Amino acid sequence: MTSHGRARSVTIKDVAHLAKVSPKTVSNVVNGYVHVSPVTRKRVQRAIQELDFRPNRSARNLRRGSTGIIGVIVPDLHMSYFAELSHQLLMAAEEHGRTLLIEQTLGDWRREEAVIDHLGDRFVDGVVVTPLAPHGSAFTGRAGMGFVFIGERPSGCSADYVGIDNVAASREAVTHLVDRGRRRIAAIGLQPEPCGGTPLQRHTGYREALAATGLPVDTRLEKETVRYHLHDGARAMRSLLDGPCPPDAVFCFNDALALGALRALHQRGLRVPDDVAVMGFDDFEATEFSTPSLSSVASDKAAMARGAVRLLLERIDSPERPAREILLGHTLRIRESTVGGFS
Amino acid sequence: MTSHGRARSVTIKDVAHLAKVSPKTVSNVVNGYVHVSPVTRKRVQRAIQELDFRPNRSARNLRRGSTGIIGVIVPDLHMSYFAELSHQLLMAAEEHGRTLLIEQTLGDWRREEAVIDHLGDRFVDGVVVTPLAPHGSAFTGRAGMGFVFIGERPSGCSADYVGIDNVAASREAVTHLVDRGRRRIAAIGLQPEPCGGTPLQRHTGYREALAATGLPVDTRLEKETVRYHLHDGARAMRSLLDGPCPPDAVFCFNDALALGALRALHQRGLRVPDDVAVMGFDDFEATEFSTPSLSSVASDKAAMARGAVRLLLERIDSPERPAREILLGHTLRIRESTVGGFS
DNA sequence: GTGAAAGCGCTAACAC
DNA sequence: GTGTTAGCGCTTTCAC
Repeated sequence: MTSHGRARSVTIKDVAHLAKVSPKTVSNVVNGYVHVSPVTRKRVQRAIQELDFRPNRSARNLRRGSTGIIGVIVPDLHMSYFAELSHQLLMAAEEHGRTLLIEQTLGDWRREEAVIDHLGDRFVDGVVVTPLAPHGSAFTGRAGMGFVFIGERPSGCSADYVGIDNVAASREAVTHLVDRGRRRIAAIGLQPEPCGGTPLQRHTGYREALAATGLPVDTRLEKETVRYHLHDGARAMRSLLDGPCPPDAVFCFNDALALGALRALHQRGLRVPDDVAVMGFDDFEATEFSTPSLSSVASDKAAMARGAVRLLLERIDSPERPAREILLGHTLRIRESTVGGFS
Repeated sequence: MTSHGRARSVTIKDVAHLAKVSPKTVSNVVNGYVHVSPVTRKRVQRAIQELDFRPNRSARNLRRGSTGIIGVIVPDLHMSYFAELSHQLLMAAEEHGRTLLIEQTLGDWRREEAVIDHLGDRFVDGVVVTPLAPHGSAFTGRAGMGFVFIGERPSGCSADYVGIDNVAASREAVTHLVDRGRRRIAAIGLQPEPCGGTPLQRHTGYREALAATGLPVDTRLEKETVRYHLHDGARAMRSLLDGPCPPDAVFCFNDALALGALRALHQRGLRVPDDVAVMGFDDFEATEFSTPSLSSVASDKAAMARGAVRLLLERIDSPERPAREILLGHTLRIRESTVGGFS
């Protein structure tokens, strides 16, 4: 391992010179081109090793017109759901020899647009997006680049999409609560009106389950939250408990809200699930370890990530292909927070 | 917003042609060079807008010899600590107009080396690393690139580093437990022998606290874990409870272990902190919302991230500068798991 | 199977 | 202030 100064990096020419071949041949070897005689290949490989040559990726990217980099846009990396998803995306991208470039929108759609714009300089081959506020304007503009959406689909434009049936999943979750004898089932995580997307779908599933089981809708049991963080869940739960008609169950639109709700219930001295049952959504890793453990709706995030990457690579390959959708299954994971145990 | 086909992307030449100036002038405008007459600048800007020109970053990177991209190497993005840290690093990088490229080692040091190797192709300007297994071999080899270490410092080579005083922090944490009257204080999170680094430092702090307060060392109270996940903590806790001398407190080397321990204690019907007090490390966001809430050692992750990025940029700027270290303060966050409440 | 030459799109020198 | 020229390091025709 010869230690060169940082004066000039080793180029293909240097290798070619040392191996007494042309640059083209070195390139062939580096890129695993088949038609190279074994003896030449060996010589080139030795020279590469000798000089510790590593092809300059910027040059390659420029020449090839693509970078092998996939952009990922998530609201916030430190929310469990997006951390898990990004993790899975990293693995999925690696399976295809791609690199990931993760950007955060922080739930601000001006930032979302800025980020997309930033990615528009032919620096990523395509983008996987988990939009927070689902308004597709920013994406439709950048028709030149491949986009795949996970979880949330932008309204308006048709696009490649991977997700689950949120309405059905929510319906099942709430039906489970009804089956356990709950009658005053609250919902936490609604979003202010103009917003559609996942929150709306989960709300719809909630309402459908109530309707199907003959339970009345009570809007005082439906709580909006600003975000989907732990403290939003706790605050909403407290507000429900302080309200005119405390619930005997809550369906939270994600697990962070649910974990926050658990905390609030514990602080008020209420027992879960005896006094109030709690159902989450997304099946965070932490749900198995909360006290009590949290029932939740699980989706296969690894499959989602793989699907998204596959869809994106197809899209990059054939930009004109009609949009496709992958709808994955979901599973209700029943734990202590809805069926007892020994809380 | 004219929609061009994807035949050929718009180049600087096209803009120059339309604006009737030279490519150089366009470049000057794009890069905010000052010495451009206002009227020319306007004309160029209009042309840029007209053609929706966006400079090709691969070309720019090649020419400039740097990419503005900072590599980040973490063990696993879906472990809370690294998710939070990556989040902070993204923000810190953005402050300096840099982009982040995150890679995972999955705690495997063969992968760690592969990842570092992968980043060696002049594609990132420098790298921020949170090594899991701290053996610096892989880094010392790549002297050509700037490295900054967070939390864990590689043994052997001196390098830029940002971290906290783990020994002192651990000592304080354990001393707090002693002050609360605990006498059989266990430790969870030791690593197998050849490993130094953070686990060793936290263990050292633990031992120092025992020594300072005259408590005996009992190796049966010191538990190794394979990883630092929730279930590792739960398993270690169960093993302690099944052991010959159940503890009245545990000091866990990170919060995931501690949350797992909480869960195991709850399952055994033990009360926290009445029967067993639990102390964590890292101050995850979730610690405030667990039942009971978890005492932990907090470090300023945002400051860490900013420090790391700053150090790295300095290093890139002057590669020969002697290595620097930033040691940040820490805070003991006392919550219910060590001092009561109404568990 | 291998070499020669051209050029990806941009910016750094240097002229004017 | 602005234009001209050259070249970053690679891959890709096309010969041979």
